[in-house]
Amino acid sequence: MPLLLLKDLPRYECLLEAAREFPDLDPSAAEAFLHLLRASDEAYGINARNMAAHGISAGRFSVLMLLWRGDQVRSKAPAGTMQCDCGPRTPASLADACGVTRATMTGLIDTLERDGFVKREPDPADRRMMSVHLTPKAEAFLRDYMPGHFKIISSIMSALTEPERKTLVRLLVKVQQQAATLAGTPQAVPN
Amino acid sequence: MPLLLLKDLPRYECLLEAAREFPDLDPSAAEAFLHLLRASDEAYGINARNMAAHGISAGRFSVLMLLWRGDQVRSKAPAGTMQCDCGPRTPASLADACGVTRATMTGLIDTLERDGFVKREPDPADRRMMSVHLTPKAEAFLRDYMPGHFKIISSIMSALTEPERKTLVRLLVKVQQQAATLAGTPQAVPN
DNA sequence: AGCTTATAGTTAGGTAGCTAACTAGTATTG
DNA sequence: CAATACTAGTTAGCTACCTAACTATAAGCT
Repeated sequence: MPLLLLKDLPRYECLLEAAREFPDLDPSAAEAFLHLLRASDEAYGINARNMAAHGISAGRFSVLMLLWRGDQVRSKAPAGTMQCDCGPRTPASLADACGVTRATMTGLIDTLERDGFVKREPDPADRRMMSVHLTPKAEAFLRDYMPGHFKIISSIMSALTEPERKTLVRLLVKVQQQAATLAGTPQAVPN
Repeated sequence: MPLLLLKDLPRYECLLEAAREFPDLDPSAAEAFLHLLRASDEAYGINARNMAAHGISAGRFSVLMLLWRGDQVRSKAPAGTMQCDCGPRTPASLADACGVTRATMTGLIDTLERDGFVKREPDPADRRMMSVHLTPKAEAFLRDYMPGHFKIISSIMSALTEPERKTLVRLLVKVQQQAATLAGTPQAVPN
């Protein structure tokens, strides 16, 4: 939960007033921006508290999901068709998929390994590399955890009807793409 | 920038497929949720990088804004009408307004004071209390920083038309209120 | 008054991010 | 084939958040 946010957002009239002093302030843009961050923060917080109650964090959850997805793809693939890459396994590729640095991933894997969720194994081919694997404990945890996780997300989004969700996604994609462009990292079009 | 997010969001078909395994997974809810966090994260990131380039963080910015707003209210108030509270001044009230703990606020004020943006002064009436004040350096900084800040926000939100912004805000308010209800802290209706 | 309770601020110790720098191993190349 | 450059992972040190515990002060209650 990254609180850059004031607990009470400024009211729209205050934005209008402030815009008199700062011509660069676009009240409707600022309003939308603040509400975006506020809503996201609130939704994120619900989830983060649930994760914390189960002893994991967002970063740890991401790693577990990536490894799990890879395992599932692997177990479903027909025998003999395994030369595809089945999701990230090394710290560097996990870091890349999670959007964190390798250093951060080292820390995440450290605590995940300490808590018995993953195991590091050296790569026989390249002695610089490690391979990270889920333990049975982690698989059991995920199988137990995910239903509640999905219930929470559904419950947050129950505020919106199906068409409202589509509209929201459409608007959010626009904002995200514009932001990605500004960040100088034009992402592939999502969905 | 709180990266709980995978860099590539799962495509909608993957959500549909996963929903077969997990009946609690509502694909459109998950899609909206992920896009909300992703868009917010991207927008937040633009801003955070700009702040970092100016040597401040989101938390520090919040504190500066709160103190500044208080100062402005104070300087505009007609003489003799100053018994109102003019915004938070003590670490505890700043912490409350920012939505962080007092301990966190101590840390923020520590570094702000170290960098010459604020000064702590003991309260003469209650010797437990401190009063935090902006320095002229901070005021100069804010006057210089804010126009660029507003420009960035406008530029992110330039992806949306005026009516789209209103729609986005309306949907986000619904989500935020629902989340706040789930968090057990039903907030006052914003705006 | 004197004990208890509450409050303001800080401190200590934890997690999760970051950057920068280091080690060890692999690749490239003159 | 030796010097160089790159890569994988880790380490160290930073910020910002958290909770829990501590100190000092103030307030409330017999």
